Amino acid sequence: MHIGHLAGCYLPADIYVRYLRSNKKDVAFISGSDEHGVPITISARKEGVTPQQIVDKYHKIMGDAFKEFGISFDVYGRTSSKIHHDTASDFFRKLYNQGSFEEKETEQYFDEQANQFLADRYIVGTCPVCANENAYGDQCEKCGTSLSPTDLINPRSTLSGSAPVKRMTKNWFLPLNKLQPKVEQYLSKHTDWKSNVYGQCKSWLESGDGLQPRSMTRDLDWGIPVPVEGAEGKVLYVWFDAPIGYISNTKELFPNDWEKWWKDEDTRLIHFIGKDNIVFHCIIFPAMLMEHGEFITADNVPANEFLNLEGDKISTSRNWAVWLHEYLLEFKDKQDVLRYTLCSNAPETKDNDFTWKDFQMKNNSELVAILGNFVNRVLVLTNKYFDGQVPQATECSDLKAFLGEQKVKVSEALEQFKFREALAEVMNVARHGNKLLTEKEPWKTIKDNKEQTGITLFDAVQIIANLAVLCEPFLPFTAQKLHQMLNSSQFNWGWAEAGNAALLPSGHQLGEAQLLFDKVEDDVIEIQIEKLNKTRIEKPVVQKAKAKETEAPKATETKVEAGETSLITFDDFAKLDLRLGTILTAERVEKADKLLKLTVDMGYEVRTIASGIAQHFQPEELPGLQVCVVANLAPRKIRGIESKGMILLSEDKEGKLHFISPRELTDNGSAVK
RNA sequence: GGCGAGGUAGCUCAGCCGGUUAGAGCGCAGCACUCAUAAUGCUGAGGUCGGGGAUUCGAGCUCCCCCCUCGCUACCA
Repeated sequence: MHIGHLAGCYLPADIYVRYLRSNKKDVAFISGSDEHGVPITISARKEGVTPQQIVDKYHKIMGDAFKEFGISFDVYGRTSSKIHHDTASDFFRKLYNQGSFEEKETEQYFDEQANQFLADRYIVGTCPVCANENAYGDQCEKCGTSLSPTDLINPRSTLSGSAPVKRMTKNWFLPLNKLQPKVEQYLSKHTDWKSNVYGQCKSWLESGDGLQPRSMTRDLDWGIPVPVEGAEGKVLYVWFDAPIGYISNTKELFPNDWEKWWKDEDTRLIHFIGKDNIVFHCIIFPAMLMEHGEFITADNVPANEFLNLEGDKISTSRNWAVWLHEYLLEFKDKQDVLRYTLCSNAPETKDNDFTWKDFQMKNNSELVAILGNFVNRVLVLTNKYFDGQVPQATECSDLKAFLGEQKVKVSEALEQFKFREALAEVMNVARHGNKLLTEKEPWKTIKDNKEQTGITLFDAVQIIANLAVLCEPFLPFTAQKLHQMLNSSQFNWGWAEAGNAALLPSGHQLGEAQLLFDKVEDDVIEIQIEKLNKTRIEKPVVQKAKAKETEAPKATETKVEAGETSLITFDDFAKLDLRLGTILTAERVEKADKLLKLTVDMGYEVRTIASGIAQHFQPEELPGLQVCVVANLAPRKIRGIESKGMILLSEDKEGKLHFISPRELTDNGSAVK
């Protein structure tokens, strides 16, 4: 769990829920651990424990971190629970029985020694780009290149070390192509969704051939067994079972009346997620729910974009992250500072950057200087002049109007999921307080007009009382401190009380003053930056790295070829017909970034070859070059071009390509042996 | 290449159906104040709104072309 997770979904969700609770709305805040991802089984193997032990450990760690940061789930369940297994199985069975699925056979990599199918992550081999010998089937961790298992040189199974072979297997697919009209209709009712979310969905629906059938089962041994006959050794696709977890966890929370949360048209279901989950929450899960028929679908999915860290993508595997459990140790009792920073800089409309310098700035010049300082000024003055009692005065109508306006602004922003704006309006209340003090100068009026001083401080105290209510969704720990300082916990104020400029009665004894926030000094920030720089040196952060770090495994429907053994016989080699040829012409291929269409003089004929080198060479520089060609490669149609043969090139460490050419020009068509 | 989301002051972002001198917070500069964690308040400097063209009486906002960032996707035999 790192700051990206918090900023992306848990924090906004918590703020929204706390706001609703403060408004006395009937709300349930449901979440849980998704425990069936393939990475879990890999960690388990690495550590020599069972997947269950791994998820037990992380479920506890994550649950604790959430609690520490004040993420106020009503239930934090887990997908390894019995209730979830039952719920997800029932869900699958219903779809299965009513014929919602299509049965399909596909080829998957299989480990004959371990006797099981392999997820991409279970296949390692040599990276074709950087020669790292331990690249995974979905990504090379060293250079960041995104791969598919077939890209690997000498692929081998991490289970047994043997070379995997392809094998046919049966799985059940959700025909999303057929459900597309339903999904489109669903989306058409929600054109008010955030543009990044709505646009993303349209992109899925409209690009290419639209939605494709997706397998809802996998050949793995960790997960929920597929509850139908003939499905031994198969489990539910983690993205099938994970969202059903929301239902399971609701059942866990409300064993008796969970249904009203999922089957009542008046219930508003809202998913708070990161942008990597949009397709699952806005398309696949709704499709599943509609196909099932008994459940409501999400009313809104205010997904956030990504949070970067000091200019680079957050990466778990590269340890480029600020971990919540470490933050808690190094910034003790500063949960609200992080909540504030992440909320005021949340990636609401586009990817955003978290920097420690920013964190320090927000703490020092906003939380300390504006909010903390205002509260402290008022408490100090009231203690000094009025023995810590709320002075005699009546409600100020101007102040009441102002507080009322602010309350509306905060409320409206929150209801539109504009958390940054909402928080800024809360801070404006504190700013107003500072202005009040500066203008009324109670430290001056006390000399000859104690009554006026009392009026000023009465108003100032009421502002703090309002702040205690308004900041609670964002800064719950601060709100609690404010209540201690105001000695106001017993009043149990909710949102309804905000906007009242006479919340605390004259004569009310305030509690003890304490500082809300401390300054964060430069050296503290430097330590954090230093810490990150160290990981940058140890594990360089690759700029172009494609972070494939979603919990769920990548879809493994991709057709895969048989793995090769590392040694070949001379006969194998002799099958190759390698020849020299001279490039005559070269031109770009329309609508393809990487392709060049070449004509090559082979001596005995001129042939057309398509080659994926457009990003390395300009077409003009190629004619006249003599190159090595695999002449007897089966022809293949690429982007409408009949390609006959393949040009050989070497690729260096930087990924740069070099032609394999003879030292002296030779006859075209000469054999290479 | 296709689709989607962005590109607005040093930084982080607002800017509704196009309407007069483009806004906020932070940072920066100056002034004021001293109750306060040298905190606060006021004032100010700072932008040819990614570039070019078009429509319009008028465009940050509409249309076309191009560039850059992010995501998905196609292409690599």
